[in-house]
Amino acid sequence: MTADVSLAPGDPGTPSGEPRWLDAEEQRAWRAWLYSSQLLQDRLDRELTHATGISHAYYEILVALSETEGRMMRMSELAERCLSSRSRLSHAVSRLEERGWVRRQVCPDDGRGQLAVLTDDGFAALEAAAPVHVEGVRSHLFDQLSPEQVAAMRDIGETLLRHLGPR
Amino acid sequence: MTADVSLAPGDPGTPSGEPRWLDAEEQRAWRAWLYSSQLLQDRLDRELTHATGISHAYYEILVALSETEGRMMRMSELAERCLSSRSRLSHAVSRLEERGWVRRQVCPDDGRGQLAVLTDDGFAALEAAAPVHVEGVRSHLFDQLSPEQVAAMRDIGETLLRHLGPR
DNA sequence: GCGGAATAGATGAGCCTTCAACTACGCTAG
DNA sequence: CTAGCGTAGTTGAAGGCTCATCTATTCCGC
Repeated sequence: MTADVSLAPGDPGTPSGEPRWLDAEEQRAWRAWLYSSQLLQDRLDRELTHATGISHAYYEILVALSETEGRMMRMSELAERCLSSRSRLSHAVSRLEERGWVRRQVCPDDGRGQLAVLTDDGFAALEAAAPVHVEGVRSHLFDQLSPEQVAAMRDIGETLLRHLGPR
Repeated sequence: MTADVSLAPGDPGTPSGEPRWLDAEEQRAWRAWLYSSQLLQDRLDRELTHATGISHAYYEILVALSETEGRMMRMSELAERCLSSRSRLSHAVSRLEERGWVRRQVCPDDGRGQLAVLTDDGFAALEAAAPVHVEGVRSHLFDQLSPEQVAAMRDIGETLLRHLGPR
């Protein structure tokens, strides 16, 4: 049912040298990883959005702000922390501002900079959403895996992060 | 640096019963998995798009079609195979049609149905893109992991798929 | 202190996704 | 045959993301 996929061994020698095609085992591993991560993220985002009106992307922004001293953070730092482009974050913060959950404030140390500040309403929204989110992660991820699988998941994730890097 | 994250232990007892918060280890595992899958998918999509003009989403559609008899598939089946909503697929196929890579054809067995058919131009585009995609998957995923990690990744992915299921 | 390069962030157009209709066809019971 | 329901697919509006561009500020060397 998980049907083999992608990467039909097309014409030999297209870019530079023979492509290193995936064998059947590799394709299964790649597909399983890709499908499971997409489905899990979709599911968590959907459940969170429907239950609380907060998408996972917004949730991450609120969480990041809530964890800092003073519940505020420079825009660029926040973007990096949320794996977001600056433009995307700027748009997102504007929308959160409209909801009254975040406000912008000029950065005292650097006239170019802006601080995104979590408001009390924003914090309250986060507090309401957190239990929904954690229950999703638990039921769809941790409840499904053995402790060994969780350890392996973390190991694999951290290995990949060293390559893909924080940058 | 991977800083602990999300799920600030907010107010006790918000929805029904005390939320099953994540401990520090679980948060690290969750973060590593989330970040690595997001970064990897972003990276692959970006590289493929820039090198070939084909996003990963479009690529998946072309691959799915290329693997069938007659290079054609019912819209709904294709949507399911690509983890896409019907609406999303319908829009995407319209755009692929504009590029001349896919065409629609009424399904002979069912007057309601449509078949998406991969054109020769579409197949050629896929052939050109495949080596780029496979090289990305290899260099950013398989080259980074040991055989044991690959086996574990597949095992974890398949376990999660059984839960998230093709439903 | 002044000119140029670099950095921080905002903005708008265009594409993509989602959601809620909406159309069209098929299936079944009377 | 036909009414009503379910299924297949499309459509358009609204929101979100990307990319290129633009403004404002700081940093650096002289």
